[in-house]
Amino acid sequence: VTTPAFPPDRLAAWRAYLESSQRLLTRLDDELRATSDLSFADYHVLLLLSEAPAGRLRMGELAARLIFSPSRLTYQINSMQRRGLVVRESCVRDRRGYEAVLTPAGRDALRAAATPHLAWVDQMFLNDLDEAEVAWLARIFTRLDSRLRATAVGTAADTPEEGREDARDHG
Amino acid sequence: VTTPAFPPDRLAAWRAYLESSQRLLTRLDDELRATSDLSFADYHVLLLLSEAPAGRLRMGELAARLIFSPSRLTYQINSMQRRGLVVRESCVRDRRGYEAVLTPAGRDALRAAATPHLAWVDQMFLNDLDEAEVAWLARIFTRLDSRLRATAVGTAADTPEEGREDARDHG
DNA sequence: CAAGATTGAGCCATCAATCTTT
DNA sequence: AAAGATTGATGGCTCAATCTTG
Repeated sequence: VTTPAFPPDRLAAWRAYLESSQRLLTRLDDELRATSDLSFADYHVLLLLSEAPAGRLRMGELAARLIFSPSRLTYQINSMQRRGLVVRESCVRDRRGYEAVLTPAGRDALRAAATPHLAWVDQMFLNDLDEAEVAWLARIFTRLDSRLRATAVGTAADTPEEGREDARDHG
Repeated sequence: VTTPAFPPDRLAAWRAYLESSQRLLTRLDDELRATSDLSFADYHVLLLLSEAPAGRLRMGELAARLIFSPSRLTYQINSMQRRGLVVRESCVRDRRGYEAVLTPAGRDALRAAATPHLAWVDQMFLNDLDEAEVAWLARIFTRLDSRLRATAVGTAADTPEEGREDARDHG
């Protein structure tokens, strides 16, 4: 392929990052499913809910943090509710909205999965990095994250509490 | 089960990496679809074929490089064949096998997509990194990739304590 | 009407079963 | 029998349309 002006070392770094990340994510999901009957999506939902006050989060907020589309989250929460990991409750403050709420069973499932999962991550990735590498990793990807947030489609880079979203000429 | 006392800075680095990578991959795919009518999977197939001798690769080899399951690749190639980007040909040396072959239209599509795609990657990620960061990125992820390859499913894998269960009762 | 969320149709991905060739 | 690849059923994800509340 013809990519004339691109510095080869940057391209090589990009491709190494891209390929190993895809491989890592795939294996992560396989490992989680094999040891805990949880997908990576399940795990991530449980993790975010467990860190939220009262173990509950608005659907939209949860979707934004997971980087899920609204309908994907609806599907995901339905599936988890069927399995007893979360329940969906109508929101009192704003009756348009719903909240996903962590159940005791969900908390147990997360607790059970977390230790082997983190051990796997450590063994597969983190443990192999020295202090300097960890620092560079954090530095590079923290900056990437702000860059991506700053250029989001309907952006307001800094809206910690509630909705952002801008529906332009859509409907 | 021993709980590994997890250093907070390592955990933070891991989560920054994980979240921004997911965000990046999502946006990458959106951007590609918007500017070229190619998904990231399409693009990756075209890229690998364009780099292969005679623009052709065995299905299994291609699947392994893309980190795709065999049936996912079959589906993907069917879709791309329908759109004229590749053709599937029976393999002469080993008649069990098939090869995916890049068409001229496929090569054109890749050429057209590559420049804006790489420009996007540069603007969103690479351009923001200095030389040292690029070097660390390549170093970290090249090593991760070999680590992941070395512990692939077929090879004598050392998984974290907690023997691998055979959980196949649920799809 | 705009925003939060869900629904339905259709596309994509996975698992197990199958077919062919070695 | 084992390896390469595809098929069919099923589950997961996206888009556009819809319903409800602000």
